[in-house]
Amino acid sequence: MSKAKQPTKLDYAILGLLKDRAMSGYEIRKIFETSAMGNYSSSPGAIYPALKRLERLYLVEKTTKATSGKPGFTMTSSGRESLKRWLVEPINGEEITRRLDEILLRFAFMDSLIPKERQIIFLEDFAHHLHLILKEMKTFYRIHGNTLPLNGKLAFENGLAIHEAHFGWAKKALKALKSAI
Amino acid sequence: MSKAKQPTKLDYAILGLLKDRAMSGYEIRKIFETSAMGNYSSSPGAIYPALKRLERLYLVEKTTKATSGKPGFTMTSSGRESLKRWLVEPINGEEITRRLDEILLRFAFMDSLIPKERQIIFLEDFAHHLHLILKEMKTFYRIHGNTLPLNGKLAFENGLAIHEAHFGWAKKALKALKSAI
DNA sequence: GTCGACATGTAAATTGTTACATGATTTA
DNA sequence: TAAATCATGTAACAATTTACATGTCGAC
Repeated sequence: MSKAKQPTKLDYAILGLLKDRAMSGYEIRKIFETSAMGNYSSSPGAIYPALKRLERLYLVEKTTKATSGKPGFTMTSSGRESLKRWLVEPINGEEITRRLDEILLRFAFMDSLIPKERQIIFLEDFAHHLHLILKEMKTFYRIHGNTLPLNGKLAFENGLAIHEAHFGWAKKALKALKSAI
Repeated sequence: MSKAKQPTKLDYAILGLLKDRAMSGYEIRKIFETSAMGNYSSSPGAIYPALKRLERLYLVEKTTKATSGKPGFTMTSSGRESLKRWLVEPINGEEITRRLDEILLRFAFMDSLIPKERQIIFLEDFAHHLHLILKEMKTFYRIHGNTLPLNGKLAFENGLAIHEAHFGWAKKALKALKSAI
């Protein structure tokens, strides 16, 4: 009886990278190292064990020199399904306050995998949650803003500005998506 | 020969909470749970061991009912020094792309501990790094923007918008700090 | 022929997650 | 008095960091 474990966030991030083409462990590491791509680790001690996990779950396969040009990892069809399920998982408020970057990564990976209509629902949901959070934050700010020490107040204003920026982006992205259908 | 370990980020976040008043482990947990405060864990399995670490490093002390009203943890003077050193650690570009929230947390904790002049240097440094990153991103966008798939392009635009928002905030915060000297 | 980048991996120690256990105190 | 919240902790497990080991390949 093997326990059917869930892939980790890092596992999904790797899976997302493999959605279009095969990649070697080293190539994956370099991408995590150079591009922002969330805050996932690029250390060999994280990537190589993660690839082993994904192999054990039959979500990726190692391709040898024989099968294709260079050896590397490919996503299996069950890997693709698993990734798609992760991509469309409903957004909750907690995820927005704590793991905003994960939401953006999910959106970035959606393009060829999730129908545009579904992507629009995702973004609308994102915008909706942001709207609620912004309302709460503004109420808090109106009531307690002036009792905070200067740095606390400024840090809070930063939070407000960032959430506003996300909200503005979401509206713009929705327009772009809708006109691309 | 005991190894002189460094406190973890979570340790510093806890230390920062204790800068003004004593708090119990439970109280600390609730703050991490409810306020955004970076993305630090509020689980008992993280907080209580962290407090033990901080005690072992002589950075916090447990106060009993006898010494003060309620039992809880206080920062020692060596804890205060350690916190201050962390607060003013130089910012590097890597920290901005990967741990922006930590920079904001450091700024929020600075108020009563770090002289305003030093805080201004910190923010100017922050703005400077953001400026460089924004320049790079815009160059990349000009050259490669149209070759990206739609979602990739939009996700990149999100990154641009967020960094712009931070930059704008930093300039505003600088003004507020300067006029508060 | 050496230096740096490519490429993959492992081991130990540390940290954090999940789930449980325990008991006090408050509130409906 | 039952339920919820306060309050502290531990144990098993999972994951990551840090540091090391090893070997290839191209450039200079």
